[in-house]
Amino acid sequence: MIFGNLIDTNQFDLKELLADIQKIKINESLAKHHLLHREGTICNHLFIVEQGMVRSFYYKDGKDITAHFEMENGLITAIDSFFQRKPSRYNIELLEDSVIGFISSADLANLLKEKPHYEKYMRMQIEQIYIDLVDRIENLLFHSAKERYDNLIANQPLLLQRVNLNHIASFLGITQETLSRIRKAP
Amino acid sequence: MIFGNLIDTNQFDLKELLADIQKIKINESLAKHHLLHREGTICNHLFIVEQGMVRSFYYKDGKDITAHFEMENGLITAIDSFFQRKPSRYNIELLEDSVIGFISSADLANLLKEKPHYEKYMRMQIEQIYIDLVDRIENLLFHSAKERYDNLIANQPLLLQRVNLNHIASFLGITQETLSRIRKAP
DNA sequence: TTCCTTTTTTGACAATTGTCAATGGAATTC
DNA sequence: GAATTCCATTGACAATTGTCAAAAAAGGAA
Repeated sequence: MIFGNLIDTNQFDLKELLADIQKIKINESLAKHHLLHREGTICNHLFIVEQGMVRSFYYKDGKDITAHFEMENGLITAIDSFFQRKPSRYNIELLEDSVIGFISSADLANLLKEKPHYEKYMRMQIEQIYIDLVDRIENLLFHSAKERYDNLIANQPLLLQRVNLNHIASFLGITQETLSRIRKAP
Repeated sequence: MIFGNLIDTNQFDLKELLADIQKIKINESLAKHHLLHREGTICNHLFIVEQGMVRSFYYKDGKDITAHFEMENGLITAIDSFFQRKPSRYNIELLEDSVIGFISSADLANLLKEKPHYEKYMRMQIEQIYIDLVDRIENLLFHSAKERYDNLIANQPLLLQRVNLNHIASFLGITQETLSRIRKAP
């Protein structure tokens, strides 16, 4: 998801929001493999990928499953934890050396309390995430592994150059072997 | 999704919201097969199922695919349209004679304008929908057709008594034939 | 470079699910 | 209650994807 991609009738408010976000954001350079968030803990930050590549993942029957990728300008957090303040099932990891913007949930909550009309943008943001997820469900339900892979490279061609295939495979819901064969096929 | 299931630190606000919702809601009794919303149009209502059973569905390669079921106390709308005011891909249909509460998007927008702190509940509502969807994705990715079916009857046992199996099958992402064989199996 | 680790590919086989065609049964309508 | 439509099951076969084991290729560290 990307802040500022929102369509709004009130561009003033949106600009003001983005400026206010800048004020509470802290950037940090971090190395590949760094964990921004660890499962079982409550996630207290919204992360903005200023530079680099990040994924969220979790373990299912001992297997590492990628739930989501984000790169430049993307927003990411442990969505099951950040808003509801519950321990998360997700880990968030850097796949490259990256520059990450941290927004603490406390600062964001204060901002929303101070300016409740910003809730609207939070809602819109989540609506967008929701719509992306619906696409993903349809993709899983109605497309073969090959079609899902083709969709991915059509929509996110950069991903393949920057991310290991085992992560791509788990993201697509297939085994690494199947992905390998799909890529080989004519 | 169900309004009023929200966890909140400020029960006063939530009660007030529910009362305000009551004021803008209009109930209507409608017969089985009635379409609450038709694809290609913009959905101007949030529907509350007071009594009965409702599904949203769409057509994929000519096949009727159920996206969602709602029964008593559930909220349903064309989620791709209601908030973003775009033509929807979904239809919403009554599977039984039902009593449906209509909340117009204009009335809701006015309410949110008048009391912007309600945006928070809209956001929470959508977060809940999001979390349900994530569950559904995981279910599709990591469970066999039989496991998905077993999960469904464990979580929504009433559904089977009230809904045709072809709708259940498309909701689970399998063919009717496969569902039939799963049900037969020991 | 050379070694070591990680990532990717390949092969053989099994399990799951889909497709198409036909049949059986239940519910609805006239 | 007979006819019609809708819904559900079954059979035979094909296609897709998974599993397990091994080999090859690529990438990093010393």
